[in-house]
This record gives sequence, structure tokens and C-alpha cells, in this order.
Amino acid sequence: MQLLNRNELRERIVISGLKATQQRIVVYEALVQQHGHHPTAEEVYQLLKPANPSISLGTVYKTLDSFVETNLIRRVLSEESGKRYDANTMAHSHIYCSNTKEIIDYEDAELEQLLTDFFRKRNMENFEIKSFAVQLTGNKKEPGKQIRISQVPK
Amino acid sequence: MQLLNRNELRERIVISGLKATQQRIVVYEALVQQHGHHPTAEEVYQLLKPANPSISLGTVYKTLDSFVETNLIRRVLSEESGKRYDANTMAHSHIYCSNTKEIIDYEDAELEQLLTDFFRKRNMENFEIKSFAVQLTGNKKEPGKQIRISQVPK
DNA sequence: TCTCAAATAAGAATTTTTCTTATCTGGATA
DNA sequence: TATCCAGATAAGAAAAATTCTTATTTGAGA
Ligand SMILES: [Mn+2]
Ligand SMILES: [Mn+2]
Ligand SMILES: [Zn+2]
Ligand SMILES: [Zn+2]
Repeated sequence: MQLLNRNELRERIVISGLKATQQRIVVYEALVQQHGHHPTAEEVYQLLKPANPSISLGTVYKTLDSFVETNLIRRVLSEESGKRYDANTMAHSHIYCSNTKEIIDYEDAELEQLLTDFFRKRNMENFEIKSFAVQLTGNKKEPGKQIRISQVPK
Repeated sequence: MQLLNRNELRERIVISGLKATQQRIVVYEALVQQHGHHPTAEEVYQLLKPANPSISLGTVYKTLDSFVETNLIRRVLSEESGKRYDANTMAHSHIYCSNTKEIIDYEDAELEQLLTDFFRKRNMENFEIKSFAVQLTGNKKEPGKQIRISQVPK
């Protein structure tokens, strides 16, 4: 997902079903570069403005929503106000830090597998499950440092 | 959680650490009555207004946030704009219906247990986990009807 | 009953999101 | 390569959501 060049970005946008315009390319590029940060439309706009002084905030909002629609990106759940976006469409979970209000990616293949198996065994009446996600809420002990979650060595 | 009288509501508010004012009681009461609906501040306000014509929207916003602060209620994660609130502070998950935009309670003791066990075995560096929740996203097949998730009979 | 820290109402202000419309452009076609 | 046009964009207005300010009121303890 990292280090995509303009042509790769362009291709992904087209494959998703949208015209690859200059604005869409730079919006998508910004979101990919913000990997793991889950920015708002406003934040994406601020990132883009220096190199793209003529892009408009409305376009950023509209573009991100189009991307969600075509499943090129996804919206991330949030307790705070403001929609947040994620270029990572792979199944992964999120950690929400009550201290810093950060939303941090948490990829755990074992966890995904555990839940996939669990829901496979559930009978869903009147509901077609598209996806699931786990949200961990808690606090970073040291706000500056990274979180690391690993298997307990047995 | 259902059918609390005013004194029970008052007591819960006080226990959580807040003064039990008239406004706080009716806001909390409305949220308890909306069990499973996850209303916004605006929605709570509209519910209250007929019987409490002098309550102000700002008070509802502020009151709900105070309740979240003291853990009397919690904010529910959402992909849409607008903060949503839940009087149910027990561990439970939510189903998000892309069709109807509803957020529906999903209580599954087995699922909670599975995840509790899972996270107990995880080593968390620089993170103190407070809670976790699962979010199922998908579509109701028949919008009018209820969703029912049960164990597959073996 | 008196007192006052805390809470509220009212409305302004700010922030977030959507909408409207005139203009522009990517890419298909000739 | 020049022409065309459906769909995309910029700009700004509008609407919706949230927070803030301040004068007034109130819950609950003394
Ligand atoms: Mn990521
Ligand atoms: Mn509930
Ligand atoms: Zn993510
Ligand atoms: Zn709930």
C-alpha cells in the first residue's frame, strides 16, 4: 500500500470505477501517504493545499465520499465529530486512544481469523454481513511512543 | 436497564459523580427509554421538548458529554456524521445497517467471552485496554423486520 | 432559610458537511 | 490532433452539528 506512483494510483481509481482526474489522484495519494493516520476531509485538504493551491475543500469532501462509494477507501468509525477516512481497505482493526484521540491501525491476522470462524458459525436472520471490525479503546501510557501488541510468549 | 423510576435515575446520576438536576434526569431518562436506538443529542432534544419546553439544546449536548465523562453512558462509534449515545454501558457490540443507517445492539455473550480470552493472551506494550467492541456492517434484507443472530444448531 | 458553586437558557460563534451553479476537463471519437 | 460532452471541479452559499459566552437560576449543604 505504500509508495505507489501516480500511474498506480491512477489505475486503482479507474479500476474502482471512477475517472482519474488530477484532484482524485492527489486526494488518493495524500490518503495513502497518511497510512495509519485516518485523516478528516479537512486534514486531507490542508495537506494538499500547498502543492495544489486551487483544489477546493468541497472537492475533497466529494472525492472522499466517491472513493468510499466505490470501495477504493473506507470511512473509519469514530466517537469524535468529523468523518475519518482510511486508504487501507484490508480487514484490520483500530485502536482508539482516549488520551490522544488517535485512531491507530491494529492488524492481527489471528484475531481476524478467530472472528471469521466465529461468524461463519453464526446464523444471521435478515442480515447479510459485509464486514466486521474490532475497536479497542484505552490509553497510551506514553503518548509519544508507539503501541505494540504481540502474542504472549508461551 | 428498562423502567427505571425517577429516583433510580437520580441515584445513578449521583453515583456517577454528578448533581442530579431536573435536566440531567430527563435527559438520562430519555436515553434509557431509547434503549437500542442510539440517538443523537438533537434527537434526544426533540424527544424531551414536548414535556420540557424550556430545556435548551446546548444543555442536552453538555449533559450527554458529562454523562460520557462519568461513564454513566457511552458514545457510540459511527461512520456517519453526528455523535450518538447509548445508555447501555454493558459490554455489547453493534450492527450497522448500510441500508437503513441504523445502529442496532448486538449482545452475544459467547463473542464477548471469546474476545476477552483472546485479549487476555495478548501482550500490550504502551497501551492499557479499557474496552473492546465489535462492529458488524452489512444490510438488513427486509428493512422493516428485526435482525436475529443465533448459534447454528449443530 | 441562606448561600454559592455549579448548572442552565439563550443565543452567538465556530466547525463540519452538503448543496448550487457556472465553468472546466479527461478521455472518447472523428 | 481537434472536437465534443458527460461528468468533475471551484467557489461560495447554505445547512447541520457542535461549542462557547454570559447572565440567570438552582440543587443541596450549612
Ligand atoms: Mn493502515
Ligand atoms: Mn441497548
Ligand atoms: Zn485503518
Ligand atoms: Zn448499544
